[in-house]
Amino acid sequence: MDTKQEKEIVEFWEKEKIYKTDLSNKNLFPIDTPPPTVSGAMHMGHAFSYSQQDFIARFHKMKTGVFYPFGTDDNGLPTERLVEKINNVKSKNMSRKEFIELCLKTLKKITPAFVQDWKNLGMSCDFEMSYSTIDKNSQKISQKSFIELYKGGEIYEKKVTTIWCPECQTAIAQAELEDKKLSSLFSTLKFSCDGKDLLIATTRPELLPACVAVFVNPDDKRYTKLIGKKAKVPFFDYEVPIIADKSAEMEKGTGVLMICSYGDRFDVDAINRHKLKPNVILDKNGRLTEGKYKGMKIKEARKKILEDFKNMNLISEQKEISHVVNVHDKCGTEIEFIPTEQWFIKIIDKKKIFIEQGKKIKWYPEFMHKRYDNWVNGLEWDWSISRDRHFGIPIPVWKCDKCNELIFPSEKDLPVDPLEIKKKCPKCNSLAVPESKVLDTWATSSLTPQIASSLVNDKIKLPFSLRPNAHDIIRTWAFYTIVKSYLHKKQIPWENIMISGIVSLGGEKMSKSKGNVIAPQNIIEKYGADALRFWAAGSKLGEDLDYQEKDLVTGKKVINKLENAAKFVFMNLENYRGEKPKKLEPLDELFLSNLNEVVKTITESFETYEYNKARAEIENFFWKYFCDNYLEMVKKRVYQGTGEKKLSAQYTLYNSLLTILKLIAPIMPFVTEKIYQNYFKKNEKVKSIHLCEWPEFDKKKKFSKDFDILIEDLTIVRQEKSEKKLSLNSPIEKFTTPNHKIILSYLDDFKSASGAITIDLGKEHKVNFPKAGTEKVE
RNA sequence: GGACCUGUAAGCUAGCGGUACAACUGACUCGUUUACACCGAGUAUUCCGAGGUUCAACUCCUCGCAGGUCCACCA
Repeated sequence: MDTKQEKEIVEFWEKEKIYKTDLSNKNLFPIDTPPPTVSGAMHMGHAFSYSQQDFIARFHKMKTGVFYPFGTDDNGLPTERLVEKINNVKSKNMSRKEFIELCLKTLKKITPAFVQDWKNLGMSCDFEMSYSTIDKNSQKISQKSFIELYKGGEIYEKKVTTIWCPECQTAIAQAELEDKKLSSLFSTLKFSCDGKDLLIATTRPELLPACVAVFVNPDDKRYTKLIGKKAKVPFFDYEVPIIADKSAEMEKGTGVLMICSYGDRFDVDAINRHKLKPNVILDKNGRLTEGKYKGMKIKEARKKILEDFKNMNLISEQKEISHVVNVHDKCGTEIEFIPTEQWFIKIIDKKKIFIEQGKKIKWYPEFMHKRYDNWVNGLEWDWSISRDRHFGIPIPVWKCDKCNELIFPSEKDLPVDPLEIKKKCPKCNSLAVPESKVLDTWATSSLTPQIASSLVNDKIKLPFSLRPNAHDIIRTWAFYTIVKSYLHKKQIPWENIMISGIVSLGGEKMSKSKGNVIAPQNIIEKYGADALRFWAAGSKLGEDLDYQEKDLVTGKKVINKLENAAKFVFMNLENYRGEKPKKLEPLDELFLSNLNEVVKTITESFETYEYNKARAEIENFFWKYFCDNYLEMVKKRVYQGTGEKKLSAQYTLYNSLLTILKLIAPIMPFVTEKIYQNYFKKNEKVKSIHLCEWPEFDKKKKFSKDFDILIEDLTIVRQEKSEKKLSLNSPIEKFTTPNHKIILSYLDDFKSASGAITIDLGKEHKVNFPKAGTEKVE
């Protein structure tokens, strides 16, 4: 099995439409596949988590059938940047419509190569059933969602002070924030009160002209006398009130806190709480709008003002501190707080409901549910869904300046770009102003179940059976999807959610920014996708896995063993055409009953998302039971045997190998397909192993532990031989065992594998070699 | 600071209230059979620490130590 063969199999699947959705099947298991962002290529984390979801998908495909589409997320900043780069354009210089058209065109060109990685990994999605979050259909669904929610009173527009990214020049959501450790200058400035110095420490001196108040802790004896008085802002020369507020921590800085509009989120709260009048001095580009430093960018102004203060001796102390600031996760820029008009979806009033909705979903693993609860409980703001970006799905609304009327397009006209269409106000007939903002990308990707079901004319309804979700986007993708599903349909979007862990390298998360990434494409090239998938099945769902290249060897060995076992089996099945003997030999019966138990265990494991258990179980059964012991015991019977006894072995070999292949097919789709095509297809009618039905557990079959006893005794024989440094096929004169009675039931096969001539009953195991037996036997 | 997760052989991971047959990789010692040296057999080493519950704890509880993830902290 090599990479070339894997690629041929991918082509075979595609050509034969093995993964085509069968809509006539009423029991489909619908999966809300995560759409990866088209930028760069598939990384190890993808390979890991998509493999894991594919194990489950393939299992359900064989069991009942799946609805398993594939999408790409092309609606955010990464796509915008990529398209700009590829076409060497600036979106700002184009109309939004033009740019989106260019995106669609570019994506059409680059998406196939991008998606190929997922195909090469062996994903069993129906790739003909695919969407992009920026395509016309997604735009339509997203805009429709906006209109519906607005009309239902769940969306409002408001001028509020929100998180603003001066680099991307857009409002962003709480969920898009990231922490970044920075070192800053912590300067103690000389304010004054009653002619005396009042020292205040800050890292943001450029906001001094926006200072609206000074807080001291009411319990802080140093400053109680000052409460109610005015503090004079140095250099800018104006006065602000000194207010008692518990939020001022006595130990921090000088214990005096300056409140600016707006230095951080805390300032926003403080100003609202004390009904202070803000004086905003930052514009949307992050430049100062007033005074001596007008037009300067924040950092530039900060530097300049500190220089000036130094010269005027207004700084009493200065030190470097290391502190953590919020940055925009897309660009790493420190965020600001600026009052702007934005659209919001009401979520704060429904926190309890969302917790309830979360409880209705089964979380795998269970503890991930707590992360969801944690996030919902910690929410402080409504979901800001508008972005002041050029690229994205337009907010479908026009506003009449005169009568404040909002005008929405009718559903049949969707998708629309308001900037491209002139609308008149139905009340006053004056020209309405088109909304220029676009929707947050999550406002669209939170609709993936609806987008997916639209691909089949809504024949697949919510809730879906499964959402595979990365752990770090529980707070965004999972949460927002639950929100939208509730707001639109008052229901949960899916019954189950499975959450994968992360891939680490030497204990650290593999990530581009840390530079410790390993390309899965190279691993597939070297070891094959099956080996990579086998590796990904090696840890529990939700657990992190430390990557080591040598672990790929394990999977590679299993692939090899499977191929060799198949080769051996079919070497002895030359004239076998699937016939069943009248009566099975006891050993064959016994082995099949053991296999039946394995079918049960593995089925249950996949049903509960414990693919790792399934992997361990099937690997162990195949290797230890089938290869090392069953094959060893029946070898001579198929080589030299005749008639019914031989036929019984052939029947058992054929059927147990086929069952084993099916059980391992969800994890290793390539090698199982190859073996199936090479050996089984001519007898079985089904054209791919992945279209075969999942093996059924037969309740009537009696399970017996005898096989374990046979293994136990064989092991003792082997141990003895090993200790005596004899070859494993050397004969034994007499084997004494307490399991005498059981062995007798399978006598010939046991003798064949052990080399024993007679079997005796005895309290303890004993192996008697022929007289010359201490020597090596010719 | 809060929430959650993790701590098992040299390494990566399972597992379970009743001796870890621990599995796999690696090491070492043997063997090699009409599928397989990407093979077979064997050997060695072990449940982070301290308490508690229990007849019995690697497993449950508490505390501690260490690592991780997400959130908060941003004067």
